[in-house]
Amino acid sequence: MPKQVDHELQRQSISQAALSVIAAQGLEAARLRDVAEAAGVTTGAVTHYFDGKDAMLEAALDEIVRQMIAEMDAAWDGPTQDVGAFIDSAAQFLPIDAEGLQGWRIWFAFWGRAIVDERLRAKHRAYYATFAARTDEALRAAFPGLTRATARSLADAIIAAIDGLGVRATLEPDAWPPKRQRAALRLLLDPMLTHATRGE
Amino acid sequence: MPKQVDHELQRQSISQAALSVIAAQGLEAARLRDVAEAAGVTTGAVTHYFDGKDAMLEAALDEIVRQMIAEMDAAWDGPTQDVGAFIDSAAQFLPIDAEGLQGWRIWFAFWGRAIVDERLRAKHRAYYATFAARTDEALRAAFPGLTRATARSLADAIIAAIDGLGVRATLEPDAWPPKRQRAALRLLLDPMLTHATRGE
Amino acid sequence: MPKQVDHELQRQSISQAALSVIAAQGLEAARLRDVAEAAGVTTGAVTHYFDGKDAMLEAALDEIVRQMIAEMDAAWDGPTQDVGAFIDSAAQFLPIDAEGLQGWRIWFAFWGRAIVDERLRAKHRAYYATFAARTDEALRAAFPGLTRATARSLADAIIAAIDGLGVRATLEPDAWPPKRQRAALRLLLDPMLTHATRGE
Amino acid sequence: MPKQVDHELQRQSISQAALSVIAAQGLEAARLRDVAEAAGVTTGAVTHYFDGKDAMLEAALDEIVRQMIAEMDAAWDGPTQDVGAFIDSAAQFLPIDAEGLQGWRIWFAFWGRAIVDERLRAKHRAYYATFAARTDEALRAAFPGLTRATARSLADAIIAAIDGLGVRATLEPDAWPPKRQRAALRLLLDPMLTHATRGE
DNA sequence: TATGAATGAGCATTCATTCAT
DNA sequence: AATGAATGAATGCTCATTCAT
Repeated sequence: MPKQVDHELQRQSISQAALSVIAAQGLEAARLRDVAEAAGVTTGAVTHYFDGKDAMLEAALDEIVRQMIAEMDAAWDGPTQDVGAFIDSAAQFLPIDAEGLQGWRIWFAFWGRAIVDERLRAKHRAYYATFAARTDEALRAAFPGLTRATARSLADAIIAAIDGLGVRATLEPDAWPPKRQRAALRLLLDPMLTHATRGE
Repeated sequence: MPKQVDHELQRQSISQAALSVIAAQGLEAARLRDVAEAAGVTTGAVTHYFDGKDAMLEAALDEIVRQMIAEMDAAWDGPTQDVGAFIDSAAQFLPIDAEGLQGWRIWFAFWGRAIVDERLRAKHRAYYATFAARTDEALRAAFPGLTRATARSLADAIIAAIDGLGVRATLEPDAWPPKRQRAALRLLLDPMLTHATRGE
Repeated sequence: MPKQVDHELQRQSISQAALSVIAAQGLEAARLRDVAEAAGVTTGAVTHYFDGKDAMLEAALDEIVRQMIAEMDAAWDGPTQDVGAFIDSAAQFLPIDAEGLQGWRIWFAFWGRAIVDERLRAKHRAYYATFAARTDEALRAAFPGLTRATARSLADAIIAAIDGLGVRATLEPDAWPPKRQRAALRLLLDPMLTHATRGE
Repeated sequence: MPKQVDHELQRQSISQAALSVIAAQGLEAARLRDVAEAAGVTTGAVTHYFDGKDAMLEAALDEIVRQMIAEMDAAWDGPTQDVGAFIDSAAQFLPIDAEGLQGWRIWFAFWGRAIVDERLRAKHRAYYATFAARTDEALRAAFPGLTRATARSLADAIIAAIDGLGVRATLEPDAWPPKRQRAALRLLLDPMLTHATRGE
């Protein structure tokens, strides 16, 4: 009988290994061999589970997004009835700890490639749509008075604020400790959300 | 006497060619040959003016930043006595036209590499310091009542807002026409700046 | 299971191919492709077994020395109780046949590089130490009355005589047929050895 | 009027520069630019005076040989009526000082190339013929009783002894100080010359 | 006479991919 | 299912050579 192997588990294991390599060496320096070695398999095994390198990288991107969305769901789970609490929840998406920073580094690496890769760009579109939808839901849950249009615009703005600060904090991690990131996020979002929810 | 050649001009010409190639194909797909061809010279000439490919790419990054700072100086040059006008000026940094979008694509490509390249990271730090200083000056010129600390924090927040929206608009250019970008920027910055300058 | 390959055997096969190429074209004209072709593999296979070109060349040097030492052991194996027989044995190291000439040509090629390559120089030192030790042993076996110091000096002198004649015969193979080489070796070594062993 | 330049002087100056570069970096690492820089001119000037790189290297070889022959003439000039004095004169050709060592390093470098370069091999043949003739003359001047045939054979043997020790001392300069070189040369040549000149 | 900018063929090297086992 | 030996196309880089000035 052939060895019983859980295909999906192996794929996920290799994807995770790819993420480690990308975070450590960057996307273009990530060689198939490095990923295979990190996963404890050979290059042949990687090409066995993925249809080439690009497919493997896409799977790695899917994996990191899966993790990001899971974190997002957990973050929006808490009580966010007021503006301050809402912003505190949003701040969890910033690169405020080692794990978060690693996620951002990987996310970053894919941006550069998405510019010239239509498949990746499509994935990014889909992921941002998910992010926006989740944020929109959270907003309307926290501030029931918001109109659909306003909530949608606010969601985009919140995502932009997080991305913009994330960029800066990822490029200059030493100069942007969690405290500074949170303060900057509050400075941006507090007036906007306060103003938007004033009428309630 | 040999042919008289302006070294700096040739370097700039090749750097500019590199920028075109990077915008078109991405950073890692930019081959020395492509750049040479785009510049109308041979690969030998490129290595004659730059100490290898990495040095050439760095020069290209320097060039794009030089252009960005020049645009920035021009943008902040106009009258920005009120919040609305100030935001309109800031909106010029967004990828609202073809040229701007190309700049963002290039800027993007370097982010991914800066993560694992200390030299590039240092350059980014320096460039963000310049951006922040310029924005800070513009803020204090437009709103003299701002304290130094407030102006500095606001500058960081403004840069983050621009970066965050720029990321989104560069990844999804079709979904983010200039109008939507400007609206999102206003939504983020207007409450913040209005609140910060209220006391004046 | 992958194809079973004897690493060491493959390395030796490629090293041997490298030696052929070096003998035919010289050291600096020996391209990786030529070696690969001579070994019946591709350049990729060569870099698979050796860590670059220099490592391959070093392995080739090791291989030729291995062969030289094996020949040396065989040469000193015969009966060498008198000066004439001893010199006849030593003469076997001269480029007196096609195989020997090829070995000298290769040995030559590495001398020129050893001058500026510390690794190669170290290898040469080690090899000459081996040659000297082997010759020293053979001397004391043939002429038991020799003191250690005398035997060591004689060994150096014998090696120098062989090297000096080898140089000449390798550069001017047509003018130095085996007979002339042997005569010159005898002219040099016979008086020295006769004088050194006279007291016995 | 054009600048007056002594062609032959410039050629010699560049050849000398080439020798310095070869001694320092080896023959194959000697680039045209290095030689030009060492001579204080540009690459264009080098190709102006020599018909390409190989021609320049040949000129450098001619130059070193010219110097070697001049030294040889000076060495054989002294009184060499007895065997000891003759060997002392011969010892001057060994790499016993910095200048001599540099000459040997260069001489070495050309050996490796001469193997596969017919032009260089022809030059070597001619040079060795000159060396042999000079040594032959010196022998017959010092020991008038020698027959022509004997003197010629002894000259070859002497040259071989010098070459063999020169090889060793050039490859292992630290282990072969002048004293050791001279002792080895005496060990080889004294019995041979004493025996050959006994009948007088 | 001399410059040095520019060429472009040639090189080692890298690495995703293939496939016999 | 998994190995890893071998491939070979692609790339950056070197450097002798050319030539307009």
